[in-house]
Amino acid sequence: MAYRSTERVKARLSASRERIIAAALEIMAGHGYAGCSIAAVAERAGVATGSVYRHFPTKAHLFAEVFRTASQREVDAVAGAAARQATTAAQVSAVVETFAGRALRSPRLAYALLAEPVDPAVDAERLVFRRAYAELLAGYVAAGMASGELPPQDPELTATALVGALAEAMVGPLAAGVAGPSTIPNLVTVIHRALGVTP
Amino acid sequence: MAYRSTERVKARLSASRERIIAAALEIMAGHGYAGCSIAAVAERAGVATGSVYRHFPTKAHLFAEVFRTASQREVDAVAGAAARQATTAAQVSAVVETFAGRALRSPRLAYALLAEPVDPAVDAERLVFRRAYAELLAGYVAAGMASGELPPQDPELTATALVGALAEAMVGPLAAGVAGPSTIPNLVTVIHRALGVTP
DNA sequence: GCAAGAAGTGAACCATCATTCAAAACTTGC
DNA sequence: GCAAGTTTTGAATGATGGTTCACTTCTTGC
Repeated sequence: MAYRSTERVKARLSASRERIIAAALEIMAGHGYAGCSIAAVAERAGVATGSVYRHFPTKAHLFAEVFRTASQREVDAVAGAAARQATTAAQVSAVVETFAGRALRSPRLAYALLAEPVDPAVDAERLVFRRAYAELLAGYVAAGMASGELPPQDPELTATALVGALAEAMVGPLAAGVAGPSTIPNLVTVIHRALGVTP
Repeated sequence: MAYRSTERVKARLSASRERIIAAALEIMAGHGYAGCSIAAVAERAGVATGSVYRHFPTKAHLFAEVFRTASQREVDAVAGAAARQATTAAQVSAVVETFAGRALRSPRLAYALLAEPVDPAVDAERLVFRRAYAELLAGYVAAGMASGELPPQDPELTATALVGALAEAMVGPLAAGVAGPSTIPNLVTVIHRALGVTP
């Protein structure tokens, strides 16, 4: 037994893995999923194509993780912003503003995460992403109902519908390239009304 | 000049073209876009694979047309149902009920049209489909504002958001396979609130 | 019936990449 | 330095399925 991987090597492996994920994310944010061949990712990460397969069994696995990483970052940002608010109305405003603001600031990435055609196995990860938002929102809706701030409703359904509304409202502008300054406030208003926030 | 295509031949060509589109649609409704190879479509239409290319330059062109056909049918059904109503509230109810009812009755097709991963060129057609719904809704929203039935708002944005809400609310049930009997009425309620329909 | 042209055929072709793998380079403990 | 094992490499492989094309079959006008 003359060799046994040591901490230093493990750290390098792990760093390599991270670089691959980062490279994939960068290419996705720059050229969309379409531009993400394994060869391109490997080159950007500074490794050989074959090395990618030491870390991920298939391309789908790699991109599932890329999606998961990027999505988690988004959800965390939104959840963090919402958590700082006290009322349901303010929490929902924070969700919408954070979600939309970030999407408009990184349109290419947002498009890739929300709507770009991807491998079916990766698409599944997108559902998880959307569900995470829905569950975040559903929590606030349920709390709002409990406190009497919102009328009785099915929190899951409302939350799902709102996630769809948010995503769709972003994809349009992202494709068209422009969103007026009133887009976000108007969206907040619509969504407040949908929830039944008393004005 | 010994040959010049005649009416009879033109009719046969056209019939062939229609059969190809119909076959593609049937396979899509049965097995999703994933199961739609040109070979499978050709076989179902009763022609050779090469013949498909007499009618469509590429697979993407064929399926763009398939999507267009199917989408138009959906939009027409929804528009027809809404047109029979007098108030904005009733028109919007008709849109939601017709859209959702049809989707739940043909879940596989609905999933393919709404959310299944497809070729990017075909995906573009999906945007047209969604935009058609959005424009239909925007018209009713604008009319409702004009009549005072709805509060002031950006009809385009509201309509876009509602299309997203509808689609998202359908994709979950379509994937899971079930939608409770209260899904549609609840969805109508949420959307009425979003629009600001006075109860 | 025949020539000219159009439509139909389907097996072969080919481009694209994800994936593999044999060899090379590197690590480790002694 | 060496043996044993691990990681890296990147060109070759291979699967998929859209697309082509040389050939056959059909249609038309005379």
